[in-house]
Amino acid sequence: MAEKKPSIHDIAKAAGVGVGTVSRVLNERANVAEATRTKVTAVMERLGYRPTFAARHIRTGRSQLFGFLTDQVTTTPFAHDLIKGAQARARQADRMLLVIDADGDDRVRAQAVANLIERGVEGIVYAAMFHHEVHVPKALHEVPAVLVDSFSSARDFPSVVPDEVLGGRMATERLLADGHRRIAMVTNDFLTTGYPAAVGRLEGYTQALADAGVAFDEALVREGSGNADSGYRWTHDLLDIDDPPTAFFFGTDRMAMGAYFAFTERGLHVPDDVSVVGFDDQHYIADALRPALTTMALPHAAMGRWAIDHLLTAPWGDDRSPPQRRLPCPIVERGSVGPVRPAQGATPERSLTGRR
Amino acid sequence: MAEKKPSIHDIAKAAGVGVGTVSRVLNERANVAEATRTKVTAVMERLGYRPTFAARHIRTGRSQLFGFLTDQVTTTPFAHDLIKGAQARARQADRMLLVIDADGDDRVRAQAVANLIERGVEGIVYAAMFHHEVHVPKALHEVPAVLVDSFSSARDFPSVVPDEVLGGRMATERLLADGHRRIAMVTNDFLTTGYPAAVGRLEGYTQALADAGVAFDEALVREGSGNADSGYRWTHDLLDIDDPPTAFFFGTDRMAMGAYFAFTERGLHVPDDVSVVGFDDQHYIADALRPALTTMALPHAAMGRWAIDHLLTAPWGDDRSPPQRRLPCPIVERGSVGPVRPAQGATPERSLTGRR
DNA sequence: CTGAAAGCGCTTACAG
DNA sequence: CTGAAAGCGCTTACAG
Repeated sequence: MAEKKPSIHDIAKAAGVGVGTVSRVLNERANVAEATRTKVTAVMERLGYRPTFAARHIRTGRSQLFGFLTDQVTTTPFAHDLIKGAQARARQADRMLLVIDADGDDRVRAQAVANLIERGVEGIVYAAMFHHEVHVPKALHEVPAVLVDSFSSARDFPSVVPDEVLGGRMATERLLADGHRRIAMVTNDFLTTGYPAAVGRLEGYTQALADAGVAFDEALVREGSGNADSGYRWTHDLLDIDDPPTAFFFGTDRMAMGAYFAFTERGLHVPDDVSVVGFDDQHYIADALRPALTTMALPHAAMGRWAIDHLLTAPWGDDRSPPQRRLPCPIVERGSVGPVRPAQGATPERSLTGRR
Repeated sequence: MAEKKPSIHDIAKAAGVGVGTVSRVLNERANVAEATRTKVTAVMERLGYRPTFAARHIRTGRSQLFGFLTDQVTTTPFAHDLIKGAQARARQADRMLLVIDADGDDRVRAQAVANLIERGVEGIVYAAMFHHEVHVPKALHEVPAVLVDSFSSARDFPSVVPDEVLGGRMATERLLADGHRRIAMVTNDFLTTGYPAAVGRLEGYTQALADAGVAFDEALVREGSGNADSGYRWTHDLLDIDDPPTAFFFGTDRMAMGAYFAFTERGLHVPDDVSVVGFDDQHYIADALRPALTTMALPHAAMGRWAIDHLLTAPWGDDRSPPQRRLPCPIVERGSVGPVRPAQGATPERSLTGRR
């Protein structure tokens, strides 16, 4: 640890120039003689000079800092992808991220926003951990802000969310493409929650069916709760109906995981006997399943990137209708979807015996 | 967005006092008359005053900022717990975290450290995403730094890691406590990697057995790769040996998950027929399994907290042996461990029939 | 208890 | 192309 960080003055003195000149080479301005630049650069190197951003900030009024605020109670495996995406984009623009985890009540969140503003952030990304409507602290209006994986009822903030409907549609189309017509859908949450992920994915499923000319059959639809247990139970239930599904679309990978256990119990093999598409791309689950699960990826990194990207264009003036952006959920092909079999249902002769 | 942020001068003028006085009330110094304090506070409130940290930083030399550097190639579900723990502790001390994700080569990491220093951070936590030895950028020596979930070969940085040996021991003891004597262990990685998580957990297993007076039987030990497939295969393999295990200790939850599939195929029920303890507490997996998995939690939040806590005590002077701290991995009891059964092996009459 | 002044490390017109 | 000076928003002795 150096005795004392050299300042621009130390460099100026050592190089025999004025501080303004040092500042100019620091900022790579054109109007500096090549010889001077070389000399100053050499001195900076020799003295181990590093600029102090705080001074720059105070002088120019620009902190080159963005705030990243997370409001969540539970840990999700997605949080870090969001931060990674945002951080990567920020770095490209020489910005850095002040990250603050404000789980807790409104007071905590308001305080967090205030802290961020005191730190001089030039924008705040307010990130939810699942797609839902949020009530943001008032102070968020004092600085450019964008909502991620969330939106405000007044739509008074730019917002970026996954395109749930498109995701549901693509998942279903993937199954249709392989000839499936009896496709079950288990929503990732109760529809009464109104959550876009639950309502939207089902809507996409319905649209895809309609486009393909396949009649919607409510006997194939179940309201799940998102967890593995729910997937397990509904799978057994759906397998017991007349003309059972040959394919399943689950609103979460966790439910698909529960389904795999049900299939295993019944000796049904994926994808030979039954095809499955999940949602979320929780790769620790999707990759761990046998066969690995084909699923729809949530665009976390992309949302993080978009948020910073949009912040970079601030200030936006008094635009009364901030963009409400939906990003597609790309399909991640693994091994759980195959062509529909002419003969349907369980195949007893292959089940329960021996190992895979 | 306000026209222009009021400064300490605006407050001083509006309150009819000097800027020094405003500064004093801002910093809650004792030597301010109550009346003055009230007056100034009122004006600050009225004008919506917010201090500018950058100015404070430049004047006092203290940024109240820590850097949080992550080096990782792959996403892990743990990253965010680390950040959360660190951030929570930082907030208690009125510090904030500059988070930067420096996956990539050494140059990227060195640049990241330099950027953090330019921002004036008073310390850096360098966090790996799994327990291993790291080679840190030289510049890290310029500022107080602590290594998380990692260590340097020279042990020249404070370091905090999970106590793998103790974790392995506790997991095994949990199984011993329920009467199990034939306990299989599948390591979470190949021992040739030398990774503490692989070597240490096995060591803990060995110790626990020795303490309990149970002879170590190498027929019960397998080198796994950590993923579900590995757990699935070794489970079938171990179940086929003479005098098969009644309990399994897996070095990862993912392997335990693979094992559950093997058990299901064989009609073995957890924990009635076989007991299981995992490692990592990946709760999206551990909670999703039926029954939910008893496992050892990695102390991510605690490591993050410890790191900031230690940074708060810097500078440390020229201490030649920085602390190398090991934190315990608490057991998370769910439902996968039960008493050993007198009669061992599969119970055909209960297997493969009906649903759970 | 309080005001005026200096100064932290920069950047930015302003002259030359 | 370059130097001297002012000033960003604070804090901190120094006088009183």
